[in-house]
Amino acid sequence: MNAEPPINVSRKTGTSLVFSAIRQTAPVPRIDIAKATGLSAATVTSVTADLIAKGLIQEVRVPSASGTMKRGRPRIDLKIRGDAHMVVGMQLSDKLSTVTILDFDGKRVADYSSATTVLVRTASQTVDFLEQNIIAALDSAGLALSDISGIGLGIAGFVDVPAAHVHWSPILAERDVPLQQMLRDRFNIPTFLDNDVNLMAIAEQRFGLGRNTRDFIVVYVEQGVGMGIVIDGKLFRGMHGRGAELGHTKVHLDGALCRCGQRGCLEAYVGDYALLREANTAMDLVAGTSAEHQMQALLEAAKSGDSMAGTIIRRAGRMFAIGLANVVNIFAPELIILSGERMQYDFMYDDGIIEEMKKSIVQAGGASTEVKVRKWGDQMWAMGAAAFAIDGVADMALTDARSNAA
Amino acid sequence: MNAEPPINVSRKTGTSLVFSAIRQTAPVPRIDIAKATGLSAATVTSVTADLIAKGLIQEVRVPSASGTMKRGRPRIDLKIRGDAHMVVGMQLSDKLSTVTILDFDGKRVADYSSATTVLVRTASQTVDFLEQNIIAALDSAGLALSDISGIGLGIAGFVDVPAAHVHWSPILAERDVPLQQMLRDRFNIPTFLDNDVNLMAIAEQRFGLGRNTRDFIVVYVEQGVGMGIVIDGKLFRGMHGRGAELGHTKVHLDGALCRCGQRGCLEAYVGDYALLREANTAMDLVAGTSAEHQMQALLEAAKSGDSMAGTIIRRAGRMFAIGLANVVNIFAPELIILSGERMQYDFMYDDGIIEEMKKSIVQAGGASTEVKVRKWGDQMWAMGAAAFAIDGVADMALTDARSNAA
DNA sequence: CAATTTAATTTACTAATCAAATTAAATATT
DNA sequence: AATATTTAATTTGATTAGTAAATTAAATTG
Repeated sequence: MNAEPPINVSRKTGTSLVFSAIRQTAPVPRIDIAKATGLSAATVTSVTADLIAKGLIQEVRVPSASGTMKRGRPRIDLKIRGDAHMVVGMQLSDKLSTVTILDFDGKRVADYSSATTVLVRTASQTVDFLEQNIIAALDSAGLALSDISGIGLGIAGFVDVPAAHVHWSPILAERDVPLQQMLRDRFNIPTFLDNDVNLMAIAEQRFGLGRNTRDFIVVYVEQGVGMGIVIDGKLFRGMHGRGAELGHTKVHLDGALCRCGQRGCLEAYVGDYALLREANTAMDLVAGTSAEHQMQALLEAAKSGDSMAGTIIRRAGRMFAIGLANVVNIFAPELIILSGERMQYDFMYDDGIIEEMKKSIVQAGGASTEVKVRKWGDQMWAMGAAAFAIDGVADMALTDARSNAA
Repeated sequence: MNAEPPINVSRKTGTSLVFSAIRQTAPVPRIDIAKATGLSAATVTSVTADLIAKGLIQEVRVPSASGTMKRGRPRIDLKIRGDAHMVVGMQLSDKLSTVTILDFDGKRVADYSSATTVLVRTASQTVDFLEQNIIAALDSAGLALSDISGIGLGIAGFVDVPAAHVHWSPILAERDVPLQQMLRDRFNIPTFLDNDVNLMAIAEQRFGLGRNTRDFIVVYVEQGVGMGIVIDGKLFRGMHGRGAELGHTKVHLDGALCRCGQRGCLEAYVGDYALLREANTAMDLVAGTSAEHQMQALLEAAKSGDSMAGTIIRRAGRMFAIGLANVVNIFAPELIILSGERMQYDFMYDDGIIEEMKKSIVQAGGASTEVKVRKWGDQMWAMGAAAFAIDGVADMALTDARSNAA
């Protein structure tokens, strides 16, 4: 009952409204910004003048296509000024480290990725490894660390974003690692850390299939099943970043054993290891090769009509449909984005599965949840991390802009 | 790409920040409002003076208990002025119609409830029936319709709140009924309509176990299994009010048949009809009596040690634990509130079930979701509807207050 | 080349908000 | 009892964000 710690200042200033309107809909003329934000044209003029002066946005010197007005003064589109800042986005898994460098407008400046075979690193080894990769990425583009305004990092596991540390990650030796601060200390650059699937959702929101959608969910299937939840345009993470564990929701009482030790988890039916476990029981895959190779063999076998492989894949598909239906029944989002390496195999996430899912959701007529598939591109991981960094840098730039109103 | 319809003006004015701070934490002195909202003390003084002049809040003439300062000028608490407005809250089910009248500060002024045996009514019959009940409630308190500033109504089914109509309800003969507008037309009083479990969540948020909790979920079990989701202090409804269908999430592939026609739905294991279906297969309940009586007989039998009844209840409990665990795995809310008539029977939602649930959630250490039980009180339904009406009336009062700044 | 149309800007004003100084109302100290 | 101290609330004087209305800009139409 005393000393309330958190301050509840959600008062939006016109400047940030305008800036985020431009980020969402650029290129966009001033008049449309006024309509979208509810601000007057006069305010938009003065705020945009300010943002231009600060170098954060710029006019597009090509007649605006929007509105297709025949007469009258032409609209001048505005967009984020890419040159304003550059950010690094990174994702680290037990197989791959990907780094991407984006400008403030989200344009790709450089990419770098390196394979790794190390499964687990200590926090400080991780920082070292990330540093090597950042340096390599910068070098490849002829850039220096001083050119970078922010670093975003996505990592698998439980990340407590407000507390800015990693509770637990499969690729970290320790628990409760203040990784964000460690990176800030190393590079002396603002750093932003989140769970990798959350950042995937941000990538879809900013650059991908989730543009212009306020409520959507990204479901990512590979070794496990992850989920990123965007509600009201904002990422929902749950308490201490422990929500969105779709892979461990139960779809069968006392069902298949999951690597988490529990039974009936969705990922115990659809995760890579679950499929391989079945395949290795009843089929003769190329034993001894890597899990990825075996997965590929299984999927190819199913594709070419092998009936045992078909059975395995089909049951996984049905279970996946149930998991998706549960998501739809709970969230009724406008959109679900399916993502993960396996999405390359059309036949696995095809209309059959969508149909099966539709049979498992509450029927209420009217508009229904749309399902889109992200055919895989590894770079989305790092793109999400970079987008997150852009968000953070933008916030800082706007706050600064307000505090030192020259 | 033209004529964006929705305007995105979420700019919060100081007045509404202060007002909602008072609603959340009243009684509260000005200095704490300043801290909570981030506004300066000067602004709080002028804004509260305005609200007092408009009759929406008042000073509490008892020395504030908060802070327990030994010296200095004493704090003067502020609270919502109950006399400012009165609202009606109603819930309608196939058994009961409950009406409650609250003042602006949430104080109970009158209650009325009437049993009904009519399962389905047309929209206009429904409006007539509601009118009778409102009039009866008003009469019992010596009030007139003209004393009422808002009406809230909760109804089972799919309610599209932005579109202000009922897509489908088990107690309405038609589909897509603009019930809110029909009530407004009848009474000429601002009316607010939502799904009943959503309003239950609002009741818990305003008056109950969810005060001071930004993210929590209400799970309601009776005939079916309903859910109300509060995220970031706001009700989450899903697209067209079709989310939160916990009862029809699947917990077993090809499982028990649900009355929705699908298999493996949670409510096909824990809903009243699911339990009775089993009980009537293997036990000798007092046949021919009402479902409620049979349920009570079943629960009493289990309580007094009947082993068959125990088996039935125990399996339902395990399934319920899985359903709850799925909610925790997806949302990781601070709090889950269990609600419904059955909660009277402690033994049914006891530590055993909570334990079972904890065994089914992802273990990540640290603070975990708290589970609280709402021992039943029918009036919560109507309280939620009334709270929703208070929200609506408050919004209107603040908007008016701003537009006619005398 | 006027008349028209739409976008953007300028101007003059209003309302919201704040920092700093002041006043109010209590307790503590002497 | 008088004075100092402490904390809350208010007043004062300024700044800033925002607006409506008038004006200017840049195009098309006839």
